[in-house]
Amino acid sequence: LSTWRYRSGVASTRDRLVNAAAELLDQGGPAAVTLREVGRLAGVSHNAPYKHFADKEELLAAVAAGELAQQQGERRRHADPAAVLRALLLGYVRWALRYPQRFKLTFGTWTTGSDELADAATSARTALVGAVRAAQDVRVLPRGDPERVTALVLALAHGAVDLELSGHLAKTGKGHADAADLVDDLLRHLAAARRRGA
Amino acid sequence: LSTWRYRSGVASTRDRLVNAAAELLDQGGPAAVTLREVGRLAGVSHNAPYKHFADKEELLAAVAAGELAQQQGERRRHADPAAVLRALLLGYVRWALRYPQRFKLTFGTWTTGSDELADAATSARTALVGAVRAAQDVRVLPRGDPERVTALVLALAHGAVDLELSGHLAKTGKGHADAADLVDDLLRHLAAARRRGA
DNA sequence: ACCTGAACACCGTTCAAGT
DNA sequence: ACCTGAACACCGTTCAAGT
Repeated sequence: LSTWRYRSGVASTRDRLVNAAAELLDQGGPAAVTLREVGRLAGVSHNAPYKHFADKEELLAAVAAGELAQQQGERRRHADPAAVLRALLLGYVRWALRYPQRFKLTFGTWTTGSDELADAATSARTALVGAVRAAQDVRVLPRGDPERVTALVLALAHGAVDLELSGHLAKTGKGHADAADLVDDLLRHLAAARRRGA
Repeated sequence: LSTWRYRSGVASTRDRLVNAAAELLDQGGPAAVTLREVGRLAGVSHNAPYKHFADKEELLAAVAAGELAQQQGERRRHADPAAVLRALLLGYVRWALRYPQRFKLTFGTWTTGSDELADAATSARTALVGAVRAAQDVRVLPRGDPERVTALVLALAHGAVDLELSGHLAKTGKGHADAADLVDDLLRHLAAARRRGA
């Protein structure tokens, strides 16, 4: 499990390398993640990473996969399907705003065909599809293919966070809305549209 | 005007540097934009850029500002406000999918306090706000602060494009929807919700 | 005012060698 | 199996100097 690396007292070199990379990423962005500094933080030489990862990109992919896997455990128990969906989306928003660098890394473009990363991504969305389907059943979301409606709400949460992080969301006046506000706006509009079918 | 640099036969060194940077960005991503290669493409030495830009980031900011300025001229004349809004959003999607690297650069996080870039960004959104207001007037969009509704539709278009570019949009099955599909889905849902107020 | 060429400190990656 | 240290080719940036 990915979270193991935070709990155990003895961490493997590989885990220490991944943790060091994530810390450097948080502190100084992608430019701060140099293999030399990663090695220093992990207590090994600057090219020890090459014994665990093919190259720097594969190390970063391991960081991203860990983030996706952790995202998974955030599920809660609500009686109300609408509240479940809202909690999932707002959890996504909160995570992205709190760890912007990990968010940008995780949802960036990957040339690495890492299976670990792809699997983590699809299984992360599966939970969201389930919540969308349940919300459709109680008619707080419009009809239609659940995967497609999931893509809609995920795209909005993702875009809202990205715009807020890059400062492209109006911060002033009464038009002000942060990413969490926009998620609520969308859910409200979708609930209002629910009975009209297409 | 920013597009001048494409039309004139005699281009200043500054313009040639910006064009060279944009071309390298398209071809090989941010990593391919080295000042040495930029200089070579522009026919100057590898540190001539420092006479026109404070550093590499300011050169990239000039590329981004040029993209935003060009985005501006895409306005069309439609009788139908809904068609105007849709054309603006789909134009944004088309541009982003065609020039993914410029899109990522332009909407990335800027530490540079470049006024040129900030002004271009706000004036680009002003056109969108106008289209949203017109669509609200003919009741194809819900009521509410136009800037906030603009943020909603922009966030969706932005997020849908970003997810499609990073391969996080389901490509298979009947749940398949690309970024343009999601824009249409949102506009349809918002039109259906129009009469319910909040 | 604009440009050049050498130089500096840094980086990712490779390789021979060690245990 | 895992790690080290030297080395290579590259990068952004600075600086003294040229016109």
